[in-house]
Amino acid sequence: MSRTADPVPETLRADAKANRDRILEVATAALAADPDASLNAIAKAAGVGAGTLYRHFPNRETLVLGVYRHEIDALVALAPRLLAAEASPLAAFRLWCERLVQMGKVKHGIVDLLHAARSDEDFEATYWPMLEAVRALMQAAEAAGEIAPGGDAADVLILLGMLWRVPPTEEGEARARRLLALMFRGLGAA
Amino acid sequence: MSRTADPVPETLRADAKANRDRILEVATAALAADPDASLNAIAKAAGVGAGTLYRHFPNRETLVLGVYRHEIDALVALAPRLLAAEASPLAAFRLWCERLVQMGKVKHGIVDLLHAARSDEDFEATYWPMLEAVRALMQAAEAAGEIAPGGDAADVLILLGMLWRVPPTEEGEARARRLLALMFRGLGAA
DNA sequence: ACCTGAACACCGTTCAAGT
DNA sequence: ACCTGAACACCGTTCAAGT
Repeated sequence: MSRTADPVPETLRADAKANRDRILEVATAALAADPDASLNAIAKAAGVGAGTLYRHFPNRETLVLGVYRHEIDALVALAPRLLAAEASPLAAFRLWCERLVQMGKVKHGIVDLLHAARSDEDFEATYWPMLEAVRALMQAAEAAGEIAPGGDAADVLILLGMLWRVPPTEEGEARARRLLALMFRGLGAA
Repeated sequence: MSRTADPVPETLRADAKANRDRILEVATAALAADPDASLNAIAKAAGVGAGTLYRHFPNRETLVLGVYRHEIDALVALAPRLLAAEASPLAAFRLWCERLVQMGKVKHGIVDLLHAARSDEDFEATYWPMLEAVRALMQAAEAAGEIAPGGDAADVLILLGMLWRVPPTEEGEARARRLLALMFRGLGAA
């Protein structure tokens, strides 16, 4: 039951779809440059009225979700592929975590999504698949006796979300590596 | 060399000091109720002009720092006392971390201070002593052979800061305990 | 010295009026 | 149906004018 609720309406009027796409395009660039970019500024840069932006994305979180949707989906899809391709489940697990951390290093926006347990609906819609991906990786590694049993996938996701906070400097990279290693040792990995 | 730079001017005109104290008092309550409370609102509640607040605390961070100064100082002072009183350095280290997490559970404001490596001056002034406290605890535990050598104090501080993000619900408490246990296992504790 | 509070440019959000 | 953009209440921050 991998319920990936799709917040994008099936049918959209042509102009509406064009607006939506342009907003996302502009927002991607704007949020990458400044995670706190104002919604009004994004609307203006996209050449639409403020109301139009709010029609498509009722709040900031929804917009951020829209922007990173593709990347998140790709990450979720990567988990089973790594499990199939890598030599061991633990190797797959490690690789997946590194990918996630790298991704977050560039895009600062998703961090907050991983942090709090918001009960928002379309938050759940992206959080769920991520959680399932981690769960699959952990269960495989656990079954192979490579990590200790009883680990919690949500805990891991919180730890990974935190790694996105480290700055993309050389020192930050080293810190991320150390913390990732600490996490795996904490999970009982060899 | 425990340089605890004191941002509070030595001598202050009586009315200025009274204002400063009342701002801090009001801010403590306001920020506890809502971590995003507006500075204008705090100034008004304290019965001072907006400019007065900005004179004493030029930005939000400085105000937050001022509010939690006492608690942070107490925490820093607690480390050597625990090391002296507890049966083992590791026990002291664990207790100190639990105290810090509990403290953060109530006051959401300090979280961000622990997260990024800002080069702000009065940020350093509070960050440094905290780092030293953790370092002392870790070195003692390391010398006693209770944790693996080579652990990084800043890493630990980041992990602890993250624990403040978990909600103060029953589920959150359980998660904080699990993550703390994971951290100590990751550090090589028995 | 220190304080006040109006003023500035901006924010998120809404909603009548248009097509 | 969808869009526009003026309007609202608010934000952080500044600064002339007061004591």
